[in-house]
Amino acid sequence: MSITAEETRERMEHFVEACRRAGVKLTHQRLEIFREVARTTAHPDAITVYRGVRRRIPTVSLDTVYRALATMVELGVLSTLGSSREKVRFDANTRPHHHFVCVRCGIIRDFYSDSLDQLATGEELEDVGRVESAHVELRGICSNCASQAIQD
Amino acid sequence: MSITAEETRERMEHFVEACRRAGVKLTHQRLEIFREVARTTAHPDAITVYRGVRRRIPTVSLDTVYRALATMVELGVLSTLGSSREKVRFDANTRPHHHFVCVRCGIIRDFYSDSLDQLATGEELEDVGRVESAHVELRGICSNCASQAIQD
DNA sequence: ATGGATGCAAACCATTTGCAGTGTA
DNA sequence: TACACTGCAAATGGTTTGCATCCAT
Repeated sequence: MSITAEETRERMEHFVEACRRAGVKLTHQRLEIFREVARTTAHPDAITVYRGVRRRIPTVSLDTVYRALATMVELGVLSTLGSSREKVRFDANTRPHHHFVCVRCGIIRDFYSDSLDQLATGEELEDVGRVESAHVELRGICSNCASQAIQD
Repeated sequence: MSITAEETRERMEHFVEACRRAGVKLTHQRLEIFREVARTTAHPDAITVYRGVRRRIPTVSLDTVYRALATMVELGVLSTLGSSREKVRFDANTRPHHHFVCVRCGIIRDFYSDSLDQLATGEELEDVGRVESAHVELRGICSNCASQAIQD
């Protein structure tokens, strides 16, 4: 669940450095909020981070945690898990397929790939567990947006 | 964006068949709600489905759309896009990696895979767009839960 | 000192639920 | 006819925002 103190320290330095470079203020709250995510591999959600930080800073507010986490994602020192944060979307395509999401226009296109369908058989995962299904989401610029790039 | 009338019809039959088999009632609303998802490749969200259906059934309510979509996902005739629908989770691991989600205990473990990291170079995608990043989420039973399977 | 950051409370938005009335099998 | 399904309205839960105050630079 937790990582080495050494690696946590590296991540903290990385964070401090990124704030300096971006001109983002290094507040007590932000330091503790980042530390709370950096010290574990548990991929905590906002509430969990909030509860952890509150042990050290009893007056933090949940919205500060939200704002700080968003800032850190922008800085590139944190990432969000799972697919793009949005409402649920539905799909009536029952053939095995995967999704390409255009980061510019948001369109989601199905594509088919035998090699991706075979993911469940990967050997890297022997010690992790038995894979039942694979969800692959590739992000990039769709060909349509790419051909309109001149207009930007 | 839209698919052939023929394929839409096939999907509708598939749906009707699945309802019969499961003893789920075939209401006017459910038919139109399914049709709305089945007729397109646009992966609509609940509100979009609702607005589409309302053109044909002006009295449908949004919660009926939600309930019907959930039923269809259970029936296996629809799937939801993206990763497991949950709150946002944060990750301070900046090395390229992927996620294994245990469907039993919910734990999310990082794993590393060169072959998955290379996904961006796939040729299947030439006509779709240029891939910038790959997000892979594998679901299954983690080794820890698997070894406790006796207790169930 | 000063503009960005915080805390509070209230707003928002997607989704869910209780309940009484309705329609399918 | 009976029981699942629908529609309405209100609740829920995660996340966001307006604003006055505060603090890192």
